[in-house]
Amino acid sequence: MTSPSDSSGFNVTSLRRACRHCSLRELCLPMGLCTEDVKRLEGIVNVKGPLERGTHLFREGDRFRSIYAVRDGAIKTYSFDSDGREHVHGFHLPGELVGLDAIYPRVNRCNAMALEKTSVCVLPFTRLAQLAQEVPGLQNQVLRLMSKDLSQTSDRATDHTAEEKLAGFLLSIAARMGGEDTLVLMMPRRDIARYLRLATETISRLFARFQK
Amino acid sequence: MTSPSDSSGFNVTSLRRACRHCSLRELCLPMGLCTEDVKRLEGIVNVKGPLERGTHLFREGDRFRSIYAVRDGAIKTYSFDSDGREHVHGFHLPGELVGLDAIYPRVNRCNAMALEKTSVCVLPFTRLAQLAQEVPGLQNQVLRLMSKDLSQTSDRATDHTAEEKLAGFLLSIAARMGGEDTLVLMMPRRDIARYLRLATETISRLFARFQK
DNA sequence: CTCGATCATTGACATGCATCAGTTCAGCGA
DNA sequence: TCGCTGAACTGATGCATGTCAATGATCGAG
Repeated sequence: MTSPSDSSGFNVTSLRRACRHCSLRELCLPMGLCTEDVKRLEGIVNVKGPLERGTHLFREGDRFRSIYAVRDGAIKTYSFDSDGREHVHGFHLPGELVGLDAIYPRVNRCNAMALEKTSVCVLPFTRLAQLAQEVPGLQNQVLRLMSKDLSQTSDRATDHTAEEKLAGFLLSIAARMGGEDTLVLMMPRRDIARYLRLATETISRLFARFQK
Repeated sequence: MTSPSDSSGFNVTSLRRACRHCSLRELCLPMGLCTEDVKRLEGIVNVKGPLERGTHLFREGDRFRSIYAVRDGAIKTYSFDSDGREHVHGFHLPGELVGLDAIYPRVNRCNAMALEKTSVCVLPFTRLAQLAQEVPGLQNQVLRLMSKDLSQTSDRATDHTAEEKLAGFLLSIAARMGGEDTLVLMMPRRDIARYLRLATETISRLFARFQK
């Protein structure tokens, strides 16, 4: 597909899509890479989207091929246990990676759904691993981001009461959204509840208490 | 330090300590590596221990330098929350890595203590990352093992009742110990409770029920 | 052996949260 | 406009698990 702007020798779309002009480059994989290496990374990245709210990026059982970086919007990852109860594994905001837990089993262990209009960068894993082999800064950044996910799960575990869990969740979302003082929650109460392992009603009651 | 066996040109200790003769090589970092690459890995590994029960491998706040692979024994990682309550992050059995969560913050976020007489392989992280840069199989294995830790945390989250949590825990330990039908728990009830976020008394009552 | 310390077990009681049920409200298509 | 549907909220109730307390069991030190 070509657009009129191609004739000018300047493709706005591909420029906007380039990692080196992405506003998320300091959060995402290009962090700390030199211009040359960022260009090589761009060479293996495809942009996908926008995905409409409610559509899936991948599903449980899909063969693992790629990891994804959220550009815009939000993704929730979730699965169902043997009793058919939904569990939300996590929420992924712009700059964050999705699908790292599938590297080991080589199969996606959860579903990934857009919570709002969302676009992502697709990073084919084999090619990413090859490039990380050649670019030390990229390997380091992948290791850093995976390690960060590991630390976050243990951080979350320190909250015990429902109130602490929700407070911790809101603080985490606020910090990751970049410290704006108005916090917009893009997910329904139900998803928050299933992430924190609480009942939806409990979340509702806590919000009522927090207002005061 | 030299031993009499050095004079024979054959050092039994260093041979036993070599990755290529380690019984854990199929679980640990050398998995899938060729003999040549395993030798290079051995070049950066130091064996430490045995650590006596109750002694620490590292402590919260220590600067991150190395990750560790358990050779023999068992390690628990834990920390204290703001109320002074202990949280056990995990138990690490032979072949498993400890310290991966410290790569991102560059500081250890938990304490690591031997639950019994334990020896570990010390893997200086900078050198490991350098070697992984040159040895694709090593990079892949590091990524696989980190991804496995990520999957395990979400697996654990599917258990809701205390009974399911404990059952899941026992199955996990049994599988990781290599499927012997006699399961020896090396950690006190207290640690199991603090890992599963239950009261010690609850663990006790569940064990009583499981007997029947 | 005895003392002290730690761990495990068991009982009685308290409570935080899940569950169930009902109401309100907003969005949306017919 | 009218229902229909799903989400949020609120109240009543029950239960699983935490908390507190007491008793044994084990073990190492002296």
